[in-house]
Amino acid sequence: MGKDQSYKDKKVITIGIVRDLTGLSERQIRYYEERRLIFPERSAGGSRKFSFSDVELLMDIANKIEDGIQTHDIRKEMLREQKKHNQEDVRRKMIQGQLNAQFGLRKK
Amino acid sequence: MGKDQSYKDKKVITIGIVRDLTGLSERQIRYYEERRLIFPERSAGGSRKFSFSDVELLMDIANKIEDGIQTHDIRKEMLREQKKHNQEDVRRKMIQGQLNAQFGLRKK
DNA sequence: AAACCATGTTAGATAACCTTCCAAACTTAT
DNA sequence: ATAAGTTTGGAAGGTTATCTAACATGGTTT
Repeated sequence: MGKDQSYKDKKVITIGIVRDLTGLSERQIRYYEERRLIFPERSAGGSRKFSFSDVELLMDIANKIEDGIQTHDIRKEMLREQKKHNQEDVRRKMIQGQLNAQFGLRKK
Repeated sequence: MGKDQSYKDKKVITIGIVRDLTGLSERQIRYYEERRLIFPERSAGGSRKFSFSDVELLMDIANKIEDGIQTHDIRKEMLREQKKHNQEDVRRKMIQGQLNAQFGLRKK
């Protein structure tokens, strides 16, 4: 259920690599986490682990920062985006649910 | 020209993560490199960097090892596979080249 | 028996990462 | 205009992660 997405969303990249991929400083990356723009996972020892999605997101963030937008407002934008997607998702799932009910499809 | 493949083949994963993803020991992973079954890149400081493709390959290797096949023979198999794919690739490119010549398609 | 294979383990060294703090240059709010 | 907040750099000190090289061992091949 829920397609693989395995590569893009798997948290496997350490901060040094993210630095190299994005051109941001580690300081910046940690700061954007502090401002809750990104949410890396942690290794057992405490090292941050990022996904390719995170890397892409960081590149978007870097652009917005360059345009003078503050982290606070970037976060707002992101939450708005998020909400929109969630709504679409809910709508899609509701329709699916109605179809299932209508035609008596069963899981398992 | 050559599709993205960006995620699957990009060398961004350190050995500890590969250990966790594959269940192999670091010793084993390094040994398989020594036997030229995998080819991680290196960071400036000398740390190995693997791709998701490498991770998949390692899982295949693990299975073969479990079946009692030796690294030497695994390598042979892999070279055979490689050669086959190269041939297919060459054939495909030749045909493409002939088509281009026939119909005078131009790059750029 | 000698050689090779595959893996574990240890030791010592270096690279990579972590948090916390201070500083500085800006920007926004009061 | 002063105060408060934002963003980033850098340093210090500490911990985790990785590296190579070497030795050990049990299993397999020659």
